Amino acid sequence: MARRSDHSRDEIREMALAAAERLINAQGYKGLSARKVATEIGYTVGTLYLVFKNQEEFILHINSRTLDELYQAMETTISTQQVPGDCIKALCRTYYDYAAAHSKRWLLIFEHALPDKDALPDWYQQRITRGFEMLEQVLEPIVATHNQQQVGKAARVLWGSVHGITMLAVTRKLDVVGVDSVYELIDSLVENYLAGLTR
Amino acid sequence: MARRSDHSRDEIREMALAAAERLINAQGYKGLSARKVATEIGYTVGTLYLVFKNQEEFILHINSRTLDELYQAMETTISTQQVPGDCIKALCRTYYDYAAAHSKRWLLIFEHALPDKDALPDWYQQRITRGFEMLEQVLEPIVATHNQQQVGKAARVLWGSVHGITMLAVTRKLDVVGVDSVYELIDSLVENYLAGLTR
DNA sequence: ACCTGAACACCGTTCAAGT
DNA sequence: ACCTGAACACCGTTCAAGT
Repeated sequence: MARRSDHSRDEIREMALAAAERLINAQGYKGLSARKVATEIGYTVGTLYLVFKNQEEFILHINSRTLDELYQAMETTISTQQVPGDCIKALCRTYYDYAAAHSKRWLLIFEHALPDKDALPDWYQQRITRGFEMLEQVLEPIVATHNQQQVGKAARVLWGSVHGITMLAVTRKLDVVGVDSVYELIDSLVENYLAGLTR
Repeated sequence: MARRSDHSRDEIREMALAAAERLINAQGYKGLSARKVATEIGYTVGTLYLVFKNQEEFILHINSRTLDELYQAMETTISTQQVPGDCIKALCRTYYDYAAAHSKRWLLIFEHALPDKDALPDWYQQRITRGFEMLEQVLEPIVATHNQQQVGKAARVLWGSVHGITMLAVTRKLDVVGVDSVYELIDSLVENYLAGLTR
């Protein structure tokens, strides 16, 4: 063995990420291990460390792809909405829908708080910022003020809130049953928060 | 060795939990391992499996103690508040304050979604319910309706929302800096949501 | 140059054997 | 009866050695 060049560096990365996603979908993040991924793609563990720095960087790339999918789902929602007033509600439901449909991978994004001092890499941070910007754009015509500070604040409150309701719902800590109940909570949040904001 | 009886079963449990909390506070949940805990308390790994079923049950007990501490902090906040209108806001800030002050242990509560079918044990579920009940009691005099369904819904929305904002703030995903900024977000949520609810 | 294979230092969990 | 010590089946990570 050794020296195969069956695949380019990028192909190996892609294969590894795809295999990891299958493993996580099937068994949650505990089902993920470098050795399992290596076996799945027909290489040795060592090879993974040739294309990824370590497990943390590997997971960061998995999460990045999940964020891209989520972002796309939300873009689709925005583009198919006509009434701007309904747009935020639809967007928040999409967030929950995506999280519920891909719970294992969605949870992985939040399951590993990074070591204290390590800042997130820029390319990753940008994927978070991008989400805020989308929400701000949708909020702008709705909130009374055009003050960017106020819009930014409203976006953070809304995203954080929907995120929290979604998180507790997905991990079954809300004591509610069924999708409709979660929709009710999200709708209640959006309606009343915006009503208060534009009062 | 073998057969020491230096400590009762309960004493060993207590020592193990205390040691685990120290390890988590110091190095996060990755710093926690059965072997480290055993070494810290002067016993062998095997002994831990005499007093806890497995790691999952062990962590459940750690989390249970964290929830108790959080609950106590919130009780204290309630009992020192006079104006009922300010109570909810103070309560929500206490939630964030506790999470920020004991972030490693607080995060552990949410870091491990349990295996799909495993329901949480009753004694643990009750610690969650207890939190809802506290919030409902404080909400009751404020929201317009006394309809228990509506109060329960408002409690879930508020808890989920504050939880989400807190989570994103603690894991530094909110793009804000300083405690005051987080307070602003929480206050904005509570004020506007309640304003909408009582409109 | 590319990849392997084996090593190192760790894990969770079990259980025969010692006192 | 209580606890140990060693085993088993896994980990993440590294790196000399093979082709």
